[in-house]
Amino acid sequence: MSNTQRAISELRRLVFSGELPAGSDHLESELAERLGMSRTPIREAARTLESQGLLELRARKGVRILPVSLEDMREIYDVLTELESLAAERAAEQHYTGAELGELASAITDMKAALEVKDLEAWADADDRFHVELVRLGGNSRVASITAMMSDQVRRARAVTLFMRPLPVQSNEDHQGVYEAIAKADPKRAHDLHHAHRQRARDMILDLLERHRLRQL
Amino acid sequence: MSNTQRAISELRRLVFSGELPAGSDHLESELAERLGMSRTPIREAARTLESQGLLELRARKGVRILPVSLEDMREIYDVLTELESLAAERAAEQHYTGAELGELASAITDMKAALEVKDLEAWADADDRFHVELVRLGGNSRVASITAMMSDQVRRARAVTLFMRPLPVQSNEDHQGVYEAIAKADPKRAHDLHHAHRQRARDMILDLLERHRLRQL
DNA sequence: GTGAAAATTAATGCATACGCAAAAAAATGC
DNA sequence: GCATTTTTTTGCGTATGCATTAATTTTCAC
Repeated sequence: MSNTQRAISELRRLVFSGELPAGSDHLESELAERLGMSRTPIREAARTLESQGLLELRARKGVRILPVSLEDMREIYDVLTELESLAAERAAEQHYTGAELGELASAITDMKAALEVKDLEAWADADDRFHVELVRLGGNSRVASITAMMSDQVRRARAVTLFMRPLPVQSNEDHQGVYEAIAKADPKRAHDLHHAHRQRARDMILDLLERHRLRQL
Repeated sequence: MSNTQRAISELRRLVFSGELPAGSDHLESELAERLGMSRTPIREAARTLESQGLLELRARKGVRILPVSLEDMREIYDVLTELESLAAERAAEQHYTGAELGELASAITDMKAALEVKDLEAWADADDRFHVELVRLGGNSRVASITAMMSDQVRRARAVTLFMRPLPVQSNEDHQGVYEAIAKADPKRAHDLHHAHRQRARDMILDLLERHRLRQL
């Protein structure tokens, strides 16, 4: 694995874990030393992550970890809503067999189990798996990579809202409905159910952040 | 302007003009010499363009200009359909004044004029302006940059299909309808009209390419 | 003491050099 | 003549150094 690759995944990890907090600036040379390599692979990695919307390269100021504003969240959830709903619709058009929907079903099972023991981290992980698998089943690689990018951008926010929100009971019912619509090969229903699901989640989270005056993450 | 910036716009131009044809490979050192700079800014530019889906960096093979397959076109038009329809919907929610919709109206006027004198290049330019302005009015910067990226990826294909397709009379009517729905602040109608418009264009182009056995561009 | 101008510092942008791994070419054995 | 091994070549990945330029500090005039 190349140093540039390592720099990409390492920097991602540092951003997601909060070791490089939103809004902070870091010199290329600092990061290079921190990751034990020269500036070159750091610069290449930074350019990649910049185009993925995680950070920004500013001349003489180093790389800035991009904060996510309320407005950003609105934009991102809107994109996620549309593209994932498209994926659900397309998935339902494929007439997948039960076996092919196994991963989706297992993600739902895990969410239910996590919810019963109130393990929110485990629930969030399974929720992630559900959404990743859904867009995979949708069969559009561009939808998959765009939604992955958008999810990355709000990953920090989720860590905050996860413990502020009510137990995601409604979410679980939504997922079940989307799954059944896909299994029954009902594209319109799959689309509309997922659309409503994402819209609800969006409104709930934006409302939550607004009420807690968290305008930046 | 930095050499990296120049490399980005120059490489884009070379790709769009066909001077670097789809599927061709080019050594970093060749491109560096061609653009009169060292490999470093070429590599940085290539990484940026890679994340925009225009080319691919392959070890020891240089950069490969990515061809666009029929399947790619399907994916791209699907994404464009959903995100632009969202933009139309959101634009209609803003209650824009006539003045604020001026650029959109002017794009439509230009398309009509171009159509009457059968100037397809001028029509395509105005059509571009319409779609760019539409997503701008939608107010979601991520939708704007994603649709711009997707449009870039099919730009080569459009040059081919433009002169194969029937005169875009239907398209012009569609645009008019979307414009009116936005002016009348009817989000659902704006969404549905634009969705149908894009879907029609998609089916027409895919059909055209398939009948002409153009499976790669 | 204040403001402008000059000097200094510092970090990027880029050119360049080199090692290494992979591909191509050549040599060798059968 | 073909396959296999060895040699050579080639091009990328990365480190390094320097020039450029923006930011900062210092100096100096008023």
